[in-house]
Amino acid sequence: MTQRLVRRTEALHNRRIQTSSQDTMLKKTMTPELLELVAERFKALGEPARLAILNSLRRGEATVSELVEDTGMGQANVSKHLQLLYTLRFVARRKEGLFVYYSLADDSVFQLCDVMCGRIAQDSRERGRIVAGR
Amino acid sequence: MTQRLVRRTEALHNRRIQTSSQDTMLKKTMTPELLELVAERFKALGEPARLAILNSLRRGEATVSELVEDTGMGQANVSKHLQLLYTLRFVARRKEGLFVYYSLADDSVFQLCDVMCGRIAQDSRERGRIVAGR
DNA sequence: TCATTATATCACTATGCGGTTGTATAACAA
DNA sequence: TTGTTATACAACCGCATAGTGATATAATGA
Repeated sequence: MTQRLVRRTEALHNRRIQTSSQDTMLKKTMTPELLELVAERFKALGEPARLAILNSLRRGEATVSELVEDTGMGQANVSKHLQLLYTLRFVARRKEGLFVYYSLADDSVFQLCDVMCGRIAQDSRERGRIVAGR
Repeated sequence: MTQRLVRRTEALHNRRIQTSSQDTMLKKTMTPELLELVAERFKALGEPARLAILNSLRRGEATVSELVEDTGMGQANVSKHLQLLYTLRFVARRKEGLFVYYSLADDSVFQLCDVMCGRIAQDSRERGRIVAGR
């Protein structure tokens, strides 16, 4: 087990770059409970249907019906997804008469998607390089 | 449908804060295909077992056996998770004799976890406030 | 050659969950 | 009151996948 730390130190002295961010991370403790909470939230975003709803909400707040129309999904389905997104505070809601207006709770979702999109772009670039042979 | 944009404009003139980040986001197009790619990656992180592996790799590169020991999971299970993480380029690997050394491909995972942890902290703060009655 | 060790893969089970249908609830209108 | 509409919820089905045990592959040493 200490073997790993030895290898890591060696790596630091070699060419492989270890970012300073990773070093700060090294200090943080990730308990199994926290991992569970984090995973729960990633899982919520790991579903195209829910990303589609969040994406639709970028245009502003919307009723369930509007989201049903936007996404082409069934009403019960959209409603269920919204419950989960609301429970995890990805969206906020207000009721007005018969309608319930949903909106994005904050923009952290897009910080997350930005990072992911960056990864995807980077991947395709690297794979393109491989295909190109250099 | 234009109703939503009207409501959004009204919201901008009211108290609800719309971040500038969200406005820039408004321009980006999220095709269903891209949503699928993003969701696939979020889904990969939406599993405590895989987060545990990534978390373990923060201490430096490790062999499969070491990760099995670290996480307490079965060998076949760890190996399978590593395949997925490697396919999506969350981890890198190099082979040396009988051993395969896995390491973090980059630190974007922790950017992502940071945002999520921030959300969790914020949530518990807000819920605490509610419990505290103010 | 054969044995051993580390990793990957296959086959299987069980569980979780996305989607759908039908229904309940709530708010409003007549 | 009754009817209508928007949303939430319950029950169900089917599929994806996490985990496990057995086996295959590959590298090393005797």
